[in-house]
Amino acid sequence: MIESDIMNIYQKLLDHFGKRNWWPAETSFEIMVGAILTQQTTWKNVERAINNLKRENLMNIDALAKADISKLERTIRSSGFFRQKASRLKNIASHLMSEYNGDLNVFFDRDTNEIREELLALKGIGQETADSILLYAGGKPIFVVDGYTIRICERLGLCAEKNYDEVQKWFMKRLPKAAEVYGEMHALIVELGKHHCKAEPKCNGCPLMESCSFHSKNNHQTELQSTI
DNA sequence: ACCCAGGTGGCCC
DNA sequence: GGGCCACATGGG
Repeated sequence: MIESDIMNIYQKLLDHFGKRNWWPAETSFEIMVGAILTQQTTWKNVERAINNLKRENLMNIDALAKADISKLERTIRSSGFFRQKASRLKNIASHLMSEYNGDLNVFFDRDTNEIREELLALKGIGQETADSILLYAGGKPIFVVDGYTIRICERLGLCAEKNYDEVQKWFMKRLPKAAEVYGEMHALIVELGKHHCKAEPKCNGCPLMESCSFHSKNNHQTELQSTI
């Protein structure tokens, strides 16, 4: 781990992958829905579910709050854990309807931490999902930590702590405090993770190969260099 | 036939 | 606070 300067890493990832421009969606509510659907699920499967919801005219707060649960389950089936996710989505939509009359501008126009606590109190919204919603749907400057982030921290020797809060603080202390940067960084980390930082590392072409501990520590036997 | 994905909640200690 | 398990589809 030679290059541990975070902005250096950020720039390398940006050069390699290009701007990600996350989160892809037509509305902020679609981002909230996607954040639930993508839990422990590939985006490909989520896209199918999102398209189904749009086709069934369920991609809006009011309709989702009223949706028939069986129909909702069938509609999002491809995203996995569909029974849990259906009831949680419906519950979240109902909450937004009853408390904010379905107006997300009102919902987001408050202190970030207050919104975060409220999100965390809803079933199906944990820390990562709450922060994804705050950042990408609400435009709040808060850094999203996911499984890849923790793993990358280990392999690059960045943040020593492994719990969510500490890793989040680590990044927020070092990155410019801007939603734009936080969003791009998280998206780049996910991109890096998908290609090079799975449990079983795939080294070829990793833009951060030089910095990765797998490289220096021969956790790899092959002659191939490792990666992150 | 495995293993895993842009996690979460419930339970246990 | 951490460790383990169920939750479920679809792709490699």
